[in-house]
Amino acid sequence: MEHISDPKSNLSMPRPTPVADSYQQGCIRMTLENADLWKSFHSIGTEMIITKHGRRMFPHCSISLSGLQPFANYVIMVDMVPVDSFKYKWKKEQWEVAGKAEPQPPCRTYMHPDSPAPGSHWMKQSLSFLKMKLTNNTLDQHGHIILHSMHRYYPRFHVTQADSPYTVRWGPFQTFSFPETTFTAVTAYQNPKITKLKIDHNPFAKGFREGGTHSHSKRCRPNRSPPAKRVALDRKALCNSPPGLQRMPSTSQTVETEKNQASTQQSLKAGDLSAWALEQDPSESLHAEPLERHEYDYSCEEQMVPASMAYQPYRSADYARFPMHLNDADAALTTVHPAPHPLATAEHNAQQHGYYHHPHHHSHAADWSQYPLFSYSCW
DNA sequence: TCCTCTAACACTTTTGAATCGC
DNA sequence: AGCGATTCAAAAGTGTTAGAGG
Repeated sequence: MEHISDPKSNLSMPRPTPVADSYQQGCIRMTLENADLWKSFHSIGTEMIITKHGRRMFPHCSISLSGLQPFANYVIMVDMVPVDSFKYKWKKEQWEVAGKAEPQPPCRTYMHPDSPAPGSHWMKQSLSFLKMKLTNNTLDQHGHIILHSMHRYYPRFHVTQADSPYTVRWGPFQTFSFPETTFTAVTAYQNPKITKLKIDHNPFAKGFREGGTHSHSKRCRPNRSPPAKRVALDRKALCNSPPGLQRMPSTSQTVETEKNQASTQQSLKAGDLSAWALEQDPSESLHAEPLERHEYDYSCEEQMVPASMAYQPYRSADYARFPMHLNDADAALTTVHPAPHPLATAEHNAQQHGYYHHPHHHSHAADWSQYPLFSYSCW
């Protein structure tokens, strides 16, 4: 994909596309909701706060789906994929490469709380991943998505037919991503333009916008002992948040989901399932985009795991070698993956099958092509 | 010295239990 | 008794920034 310079920002931008928030693959179409908001942030260089205890995204991921089989059950998941192999720093009002990326933290997948649910449910209304949280705590016990600060990521959405999260790994799945959702993980906002945009759009930030507390010099900080309220909050958080589980609606489906949680959370080291090996030149494109479409080699049959026969009638595009859409009108990336083998290890797959590398890309330092898909499933 | 991260802060929004009325 | 609507306190979440630490 060509990159162009945006005179209004310090970023190298992908060429704007007329249709950037929707993509149809096979019969399944995924559309990014609040795409305009995402684009607003993207034009500046989206930053997402990550904290030790987990922080929600803003804008949050919200999508809509169509083309699903109404009566087939689906599991919808999202994970975060490194954009490139670099660490960044904010210097003189722009992002600069600050070296090689840190080793990838444990990969976690956030499963939509409604999963599994029939296609009719998913198509009824848009899906919000509002409650998904990002953390920089590699020892996190709450199931939040673990990211490195000052690294770039983008969310990847997975749609798979499955009657329970436990059977996800056996079925085919389709993957979608959206160019405008790329972001830099930070522990504190770097670009003031992002701060202003967030305050303008995020209702929770009103306390700072309208409460007159922007005059921080007035703040009294005599000591740093936690106030009683905060202590109570922390205590409750400890009591109410069992590791790996967040509160869920009390439906029979989610009860089933909960039962399967433990096994799903077992680390599954699948081989390379990521389909985007990127050619990155940090000196040229500081706002590195994973959005360049490449052709992926799906001929690696060892990676494929037969879906349960029960799901066969509903399969629409599984295991297909999809021609990638190379015209700029298709901004959303989407791939069809074979399911990861439940017993496979990254090492095994690396040796046996190689990675889905772009033909022109051989020795990418990030090596995030090893990024597993379903190591964790958490909500 | 520079850079990154953490925690405390004041405020708003969301959540959910309790209550009420039909 | 059951259900939906309303109320309200508690919980959750927000960006900023001083200070700690590497």
